[in-house]
Amino acid sequence: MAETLELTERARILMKVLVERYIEEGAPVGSRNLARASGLSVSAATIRNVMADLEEMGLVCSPHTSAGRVPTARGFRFFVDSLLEVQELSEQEVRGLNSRLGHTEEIGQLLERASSTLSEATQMASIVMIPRSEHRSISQVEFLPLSENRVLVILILDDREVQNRIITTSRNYSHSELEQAANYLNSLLAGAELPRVREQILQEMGAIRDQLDAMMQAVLEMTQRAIGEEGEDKDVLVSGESKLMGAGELTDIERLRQLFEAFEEKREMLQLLDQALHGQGIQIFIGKESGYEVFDGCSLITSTYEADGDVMGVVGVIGPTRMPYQRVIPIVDVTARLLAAHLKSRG
Amino acid sequence: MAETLELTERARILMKVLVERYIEEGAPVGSRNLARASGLSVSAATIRNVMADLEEMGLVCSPHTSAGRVPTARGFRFFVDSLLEVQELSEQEVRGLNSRLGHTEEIGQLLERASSTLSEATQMASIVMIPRSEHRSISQVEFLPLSENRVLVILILDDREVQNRIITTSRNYSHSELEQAANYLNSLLAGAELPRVREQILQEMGAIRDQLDAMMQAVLEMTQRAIGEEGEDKDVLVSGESKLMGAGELTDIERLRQLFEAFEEKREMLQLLDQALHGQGIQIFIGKESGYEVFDGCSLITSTYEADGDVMGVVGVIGPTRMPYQRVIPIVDVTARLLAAHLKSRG
DNA sequence: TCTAGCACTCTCACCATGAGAGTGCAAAAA
DNA sequence: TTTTTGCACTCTCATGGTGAGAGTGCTAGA
Repeated sequence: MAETLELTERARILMKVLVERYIEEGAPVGSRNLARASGLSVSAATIRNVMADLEEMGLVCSPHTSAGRVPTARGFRFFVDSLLEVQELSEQEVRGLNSRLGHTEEIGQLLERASSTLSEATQMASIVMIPRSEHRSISQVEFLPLSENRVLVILILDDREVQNRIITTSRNYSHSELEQAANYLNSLLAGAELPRVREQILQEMGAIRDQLDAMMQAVLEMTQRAIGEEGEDKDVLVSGESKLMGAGELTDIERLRQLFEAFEEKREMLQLLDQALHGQGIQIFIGKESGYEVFDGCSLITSTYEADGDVMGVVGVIGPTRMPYQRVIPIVDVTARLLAAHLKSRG
Repeated sequence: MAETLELTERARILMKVLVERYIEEGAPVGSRNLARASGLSVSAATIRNVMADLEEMGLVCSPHTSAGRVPTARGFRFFVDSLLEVQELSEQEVRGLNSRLGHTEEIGQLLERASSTLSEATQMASIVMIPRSEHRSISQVEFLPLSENRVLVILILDDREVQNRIITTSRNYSHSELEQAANYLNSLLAGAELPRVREQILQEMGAIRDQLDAMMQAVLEMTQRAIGEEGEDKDVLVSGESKLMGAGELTDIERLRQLFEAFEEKREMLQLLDQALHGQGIQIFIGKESGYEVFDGCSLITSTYEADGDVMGVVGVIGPTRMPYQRVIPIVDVTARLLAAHLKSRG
């Protein structure tokens, strides 16, 4: 992916300055301008020659004959891969981010904070993918009887996250019956990860069928249902969408509408974040590189975050391709690390 | 509020046709056009006279000297109050809405469905205010010990909705201690509504302080915390926002951005919905009537929904002021009723 | 009270025009 | 060979004029 292009040092410098200027100004930058800004003591004509080369390589283009040059998607890609110098955050900035994350027991709330922190700090939209169920382990199961054959199933995951679901059963179970069932399940499942739990429950259902224990059978079934029905649509948080409107080149209302639809649908987002999840660390998607038309004109900067050595999820921001990468990248990076630290310190 | 204006029958008809046409076409409608569309056998010149009257009353205005007339906010208000004839939904349509609501035990999910149903059916943004905590009663409290001085507090409200919160305590409590505490609390609180619960807990804390029962003290405190910390920001759902982009007159990107910010903030939304909540039944806010600048150019149609005779919350849609009221109003109305029916059938 | 006629106004699309910015190329300079 | 200078050329954008179209207000007449 990271292509190495043969470029003279001068061309590299010019390319770098050009992209930086374009990011700042948002307008095509011409040779005269570039000559002054680059600090090279060469004339505009020389620059024009270099620009012609860069154009041939597909790194820049001009919107029309007599405008300056604008980086192409490929140009941006080359820029972030080979030219970009990120600004490290000051300690104060890091502390600022950290304090916005705050302290909270609940993982959901923590991730929401991470999301709003990111969108505030970058002034762009942020996305947070919440930990994938596969990596979580069950630490406790409880049943509470409600009225009318309904039972509240409580799953405690990773000893910190709580999920509950109300299910309807075929008959009433007493408090003690349910307690007994819970004890049984807890001894069976303690510490196991969700995929293994599913498997184990299926096994157990087979075994118990022979013993004709209808009660246990029902309990297993309800646990299965509680685990299975997990809301898949709740896997990604988006916030600060409105900050994208009118930012950078995102000014066409119809395209914006499609982008926002994608946020609402979340399906495409999820697939994209899945790619990021497998890529480990910081990743940058520029424009349509991601494979989705709607993200044309946008860039996505993501970072995975981990807890106890395992990759748990992905955080990131999405903004116009013309975004201040050198600022945004470290913010995403640091936020992911801080998030990981928060997750760890409680585990 | 509902002002009665002295208008001739002819003026009423013309006003009605004008608004309807404007809603359809989105362009100022001229006297010639109106003469044909109204079905009245009068000339355009006569219509012009009537228009001049309507303009004087502030019901219509022309964007410039020689354009047709456009309804003002006040004109729309008059239209919906006195001229509008809503189309009843066909039975098939009602069934369609109902099936989209689906069946679900969880109230949160039901409300989400209501929200997406509304925005799908109207092709506008929908808002749903979830039941206010004040009207809910506690039916059960449970405590589960987790590791490291942390306790999971489970509140079951109205015997169907579940809230949980993890809190950290000063020492470890055993399972049986917590069970005892839960029993005590349950006998104390069963069926009481939240405000009374808060009050009662405070009383009890006073009484117990004398007995120096540190354990009970802590339990009360944690329950208090669990009830108190209730996420106020989770009180309103918005969906289908993207449908507003470019719809009707909502085409200015900066104004759209502010509108979307309001959706994200939710604070203003909440205040507005609070007004709707006290108004009972269907309510219509046109443009800035609501008192919020951001909603200029938008209309909000809301309906309260109830369960067992009590008003629980508000559902509604928000769209351009130029919206097909005769279709949208019954959709909101019916959806609110269906929602109420779902809530009741399970209570 | 309503209608017909008419002058008037305003928008919008269209075109031409000129300034400004930037290019590409060729010839001269380094 | 590389860089610079000079110059013709192109394209955008803002400006202003023009004419068609739509609609109005007003006045006089039915």
